[in-house]
Amino acid sequence: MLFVVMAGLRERKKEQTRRRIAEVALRLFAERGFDAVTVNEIAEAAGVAKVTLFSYFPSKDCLVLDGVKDDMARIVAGRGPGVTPLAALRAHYRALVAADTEELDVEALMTRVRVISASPALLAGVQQAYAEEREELAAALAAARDPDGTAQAPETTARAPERPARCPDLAARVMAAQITATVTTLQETFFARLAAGTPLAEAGRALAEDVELAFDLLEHGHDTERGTS
Amino acid sequence: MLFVVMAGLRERKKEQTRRRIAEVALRLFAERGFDAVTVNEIAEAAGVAKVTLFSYFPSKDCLVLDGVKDDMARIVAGRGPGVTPLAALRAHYRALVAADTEELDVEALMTRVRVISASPALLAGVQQAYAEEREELAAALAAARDPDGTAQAPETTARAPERPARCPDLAARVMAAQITATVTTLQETFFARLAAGTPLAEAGRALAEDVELAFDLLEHGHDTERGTS
DNA sequence: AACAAAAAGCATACCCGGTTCAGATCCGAA
DNA sequence: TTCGGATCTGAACCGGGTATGCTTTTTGTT
Repeated sequence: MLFVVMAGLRERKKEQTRRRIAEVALRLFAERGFDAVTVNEIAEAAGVAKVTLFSYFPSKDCLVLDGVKDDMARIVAGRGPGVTPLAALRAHYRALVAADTEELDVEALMTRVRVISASPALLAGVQQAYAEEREELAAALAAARDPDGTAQAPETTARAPERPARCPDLAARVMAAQITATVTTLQETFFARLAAGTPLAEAGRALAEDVELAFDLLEHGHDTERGTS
Repeated sequence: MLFVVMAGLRERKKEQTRRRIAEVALRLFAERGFDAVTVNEIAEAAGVAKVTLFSYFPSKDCLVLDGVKDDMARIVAGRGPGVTPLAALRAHYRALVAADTEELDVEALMTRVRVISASPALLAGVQQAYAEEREELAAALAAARDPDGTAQAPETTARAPERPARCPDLAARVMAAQITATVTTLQETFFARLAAGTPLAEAGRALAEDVELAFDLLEHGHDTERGTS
């Protein structure tokens, strides 16, 4: 009963098998397209049974869309004192854009981007991931403006029938929706540029500009924007 | 070759069959849940073959999610001169909220809302519809600030290498994303209230408030919002 | 070293949404 | 009445995903 970190031969093999499945799948998808490859083929090519594959990945989508969600909720929850959620997010994405891209496996990333953007099913899956992230962010924002859940103390405000249970904080949900919509649009634009052949460095530079533009829109609103004519 | 509206016995039967299928499906879903009803059952209960059902509705989802998308792009495209897209949308939703709800089949609507909000699959479908609408709105917004495609006239601004080929108009896409995110959040909140048992009139009143709050956030940004502490 | 429990993998059969295909049926016009 | 095209239909099929019951491997213990 030792509390060693225990690389455990078992868990190492699991990790390794998982990686092998994902790599094989990505290669096949890149060759022939997501919809033209069956999970049976993937399982066979990875030397594993179909049921085993599904024990590693809950669905075919997840073979590709495994780590697409970045965790905005955590960034909001873990921000410093006195800094607004929006400022924390802006700082985070600024830093992310400025980070060195040397350590990334750019080739694999681009392959993933190409595979995803070529498949309606996967694009739908991405939208789904975005929606999930939006809900998490909404919860984090609600918690941010309500430090310790006053939600379970309705007696103190029971005498306020004019504001009947402001549901789960509409303002927080709208903010979350606008923020995730903005960030995901930035991501999509960035990946679209990459998929279209723009070199990474240039796409990164463009992204840096876009981050500022997008967060300015979030902070200051659209009232300075011209419609037309 | 008459251009009469042509009630045509045939087309009438088609319409009628379509309605019957949708009604039967909704009833079964309401009774036992979306996932617990198979399309075979629906087809049998509606007195029709499975393949016929799929000739009317392209997927099981569509039996419920048929007219969920309202057409923001059309509202933007058809707005009066001198009015911004955002103002047009705000006016539209104000009017929609203020409209009399007498003519609606409230009972059927509520059933639909309950069925949808009880099924993850259908909720995902709703997200998908939102995503589609967002893309349409993005195109409409881009067209709005670029009345007749100036895309093929870069000569006038050719001396501005600092802004290289602003891709497919990022600002329009961010605006579209923020606007659809806002409106869909309003819809979700409204339906959540209804599903939770709030009477229609009261939910309508709350929605009217929410519309103003949400569009204010869109117009003026989040910079006046407090984070916490 | 031997062993039993737990964990992982496997083959198979099954369910369900969705499609394909070759007819059967029905409507509407000539 | 008859013909052509649209519509409907049963039945087989495909692919993603699950349930079941069994073998193999890892691991901690005696």
